[in-house]
Formats: sequence, structure tokens, C-alpha cells
Amino acid sequence: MERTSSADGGRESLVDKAYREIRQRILDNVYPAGHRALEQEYADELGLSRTPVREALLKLQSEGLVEVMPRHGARVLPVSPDDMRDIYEMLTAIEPMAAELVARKKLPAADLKPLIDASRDMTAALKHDDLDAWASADERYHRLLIALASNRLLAETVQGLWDRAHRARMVTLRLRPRPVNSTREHNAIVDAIRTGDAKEAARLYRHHRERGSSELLALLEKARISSL
Amino acid sequence: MERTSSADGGRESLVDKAYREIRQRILDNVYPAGHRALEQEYADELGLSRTPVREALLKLQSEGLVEVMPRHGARVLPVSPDDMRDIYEMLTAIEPMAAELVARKKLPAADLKPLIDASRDMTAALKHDDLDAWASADERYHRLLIALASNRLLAETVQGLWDRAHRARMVTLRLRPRPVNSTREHNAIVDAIRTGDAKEAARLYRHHRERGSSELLALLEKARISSL
DNA sequence: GCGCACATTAACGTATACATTAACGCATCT
DNA sequence: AGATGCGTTAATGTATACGTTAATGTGCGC
Repeated sequence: MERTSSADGGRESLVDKAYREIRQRILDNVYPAGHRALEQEYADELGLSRTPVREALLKLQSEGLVEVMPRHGARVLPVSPDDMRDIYEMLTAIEPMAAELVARKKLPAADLKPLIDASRDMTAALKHDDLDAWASADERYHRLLIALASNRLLAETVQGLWDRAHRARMVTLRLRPRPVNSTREHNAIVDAIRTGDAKEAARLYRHHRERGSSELLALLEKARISSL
Repeated sequence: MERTSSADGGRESLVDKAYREIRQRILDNVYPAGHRALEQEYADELGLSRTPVREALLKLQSEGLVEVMPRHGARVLPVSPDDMRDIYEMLTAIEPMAAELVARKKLPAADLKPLIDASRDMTAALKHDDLDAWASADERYHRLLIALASNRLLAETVQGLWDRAHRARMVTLRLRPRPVNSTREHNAIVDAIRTGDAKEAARLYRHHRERGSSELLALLEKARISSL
């Protein structure tokens, strides 16, 4: 048991380290779908003992990113189109509710500023054909909106769903036509929130999700992608 | 390490045993809200070592039933009215979506039979003033409906939410007027599903949840219940 | 009496040891 | 060849050992 070495005040347990590290590698496709390794192998790669690695893997399993298969190691879960459908059904249910809750709060304009900024960044990214920046701003927009709903449970659930879908989004990002509609829809949602029209905000968000969902699923099908 | 003793074929790990046992004690209020104990104390009570108990507690924490507070043991999380609001906001978003998905599937009547049976059982339980039986049939109705949506993610999420709200429901069950509307609403939902009217099924379910939610929250407030 | 430096303790986080048992290879049998 | 049984191996599940450190108590200066 060693200190993380140098000067740090950030108390991070080795479990946290293992969790953060493995999760990141999964999201970045360093450990691609289907990647399999034994507890000891992950431990060796991270320079830890099995104990914290095991706890991290269990947590990742509870979040749906890996599956621990006794005696066969822990496997990065592939995400099939069916899985994506399930995930988007959940997001289609939850995110509009978040928009609705935010709209009901009649927040001062200043609180909505970051949302508007994120939208602007998306537009700018599109202009420069920078899809990564676009995706990043898109993610920020949604995360900000979710946070404004003041429901930690909801925020955590949505974040977990986004994590699961992350790799698929990254792939389809470059297979699809430039996402010009998304930005406009985002702005419309902010407008509905600003005017406190909760039902409209929910309706627009739902429409946004349903369109995004069907486009994504159609792409996966067309590209004959059976799992990611 | 000992075999669970006598003859069993049921492969249950000690982690599973600890998880199942502690969860049940929380739901049954054997470990009431705020109950606190050290890892070693739970281990002693269950006759296990710290390792499986610790893993079980982490799982329960990820489900929102306990909080592990380093050096202060693991505490059964009280559920405040605010928490209940969060939980019901989630259920209000997700369950109507489930009803909608089921309705779209135009299932044969036989598949809806268990739902109708559960409704009938609720009515019967009310006649006999058996609130426990009513609650149990109610829970069965909702679980059946959720299962029919064929979305494992959704089913698991809802189940987790029900778990968190379980104790509060048990308490308010006896503080509130007899739930005569619920049964009628359940039947209406089944009717909408049967006729394949997805939007109507969602609308009715949402209304059902919103009414239940506001009744529950009002009760908690009136009874000055700050946590359960 | 009150507050702070320091010693003590005990709970946890992590590492390691160990028993169990599924998976695998190999020899045998059909 | 293919199936079956058996011994071996290795990955896990669990227990235990151990270092760290937050919490608590103690004594001293005021």
C-alpha cells in the first residue's frame, strides 16, 4: 500500500483509481467490446492487487459496462442494437421529464446561460466540421439540462445510460449526416424552458430523442452493426 | 468456508447470501432507517467474514439502500419526502413509457390475463380489508406490467425504485383512505393496453402515478414524517 | 474549567493466503 | 472418430493479515 506518490490532497482510493481507469479505457475503446481479462490481469496492468480491482469490476458490472464471468474473467459488454433500443427507450422516458421539471422551475435566464452556450458551441463545432467538439458540446448540453432538474437519482441514471451508449454514439457520429437538426431542436427546448412551458419542453425533448433514436438505430441496421 | 450445510443444489455465493439477507432486513424494517453497524458487525450477525459482507454492502449502496460511511459503518438510508419526490418523478417518467411499449405490442389477451388477475386480487383484498394483500397484489400488477415491456434495463430500474420506496409505502398504506381509485385506474390501463391505445395507456398510467405520488407526499407532510 | 499536542485505538482499505471447484487435457472405452 | 471419466490446473470466492489513519481519549499549559 503506497501513497499515490507525489503531492496530492485528492484522497482517491485504489478502488476509485481502478474504477476510473477501467471505465475510461472502456469508453475510449482501449478495452473494446468483448475485451476479456482475468481479475489478476487487470490488477497487473494497473499495478494493484486483486481486491480493489475486483470491487471496481463489480461496480462496472452494476452499471452495465462489463460482465464478470466467473472463471472466464470480466468482459467488456458489447452493446447490441437491441440494447441501444432499450437504452433509448429509457432516455426517451426520462430526459423529457427532466426538461419538464426544469421548465416548471422558471429559472432566471442566468441559470440557462450555460445551456445556451453549449448550443452555441455545437453550432460553432459544426461550422468547423469538428465532430468531436460537437459531440462534446452535445453531451455538455444534456448534462447541464439534467443537472438543472435537481433530481440526483435522475441525473445519475441518465449518466449511466449515456455511458452505455457512448461508444455507439462515437461510431455513428461519423456514419451519419451532419447533425444540423439537433442544434435547432436544442434551442427550441431552451426556449420552452425559458417561457416555462413545461409540457412543450417535454414534447420537444421527446421528439428530439425519438428522432435521434430512430436515426441511430437505422444507421446501426444499415451498417449491419450487430454490436459495439 | 463451509458448505451452507445440508443438501442444497442452489449455488448461492456468500455475497449473494449477505446481499439477500441484509436487503430483506432493510425492506422488512428489521434494520430500520438510520440503523448503523460496522462491516464486522454485519459479518458476525450473518456468520461470515468481512469480505462478502463488504461486497454486499457496496451493492446495496449502489442501489441506494445503504450508505457506507468509512469508520462509521454502513447506515440504512432514511428516505425523506424529498427523496420520495425524486423517486416518484422517476417512476412517473418510466412506468407510463412501459405501459406505452406494452400497448404497442398488441399482445394476445392471454398475456394480459395475469394483469387482470392482479387487479381482481386487489379488489378482493380491499373487500376483506386486507391491506397487506392489497399492497402485494398492487406490486404484482406493476411488476407484471413492467415485465411485459421487454426492456430489462427498464424493469431493473423500476424495481430498484420500488425497493427504495418500499418502507414509505408500507407506512402510508395505513395512514391513507382505502385505495379504491387505484384498482379502477389499473383496469382502465389494462383496457387501453388491450385496445392497443399506447398514448392513452401512457396518459392513464402517468395520471395514476401523479395522483399516487401527490397523495403519498401530502400524507408524509401531514404526518410530519421527515424520514422513513 | 478550556483548548490543544500527542498517544492510543480501532475500522477500514488493501494485500495476501487458502480452499474450492469449473474447465481442460488426456487416456480409455465404444 | 467420438464419447466418457478422471486427474490436473488455475481462477475465483472467501478468509485473514496488516498498514494507515481518522476518531477518541489524555495530559498539559493556560
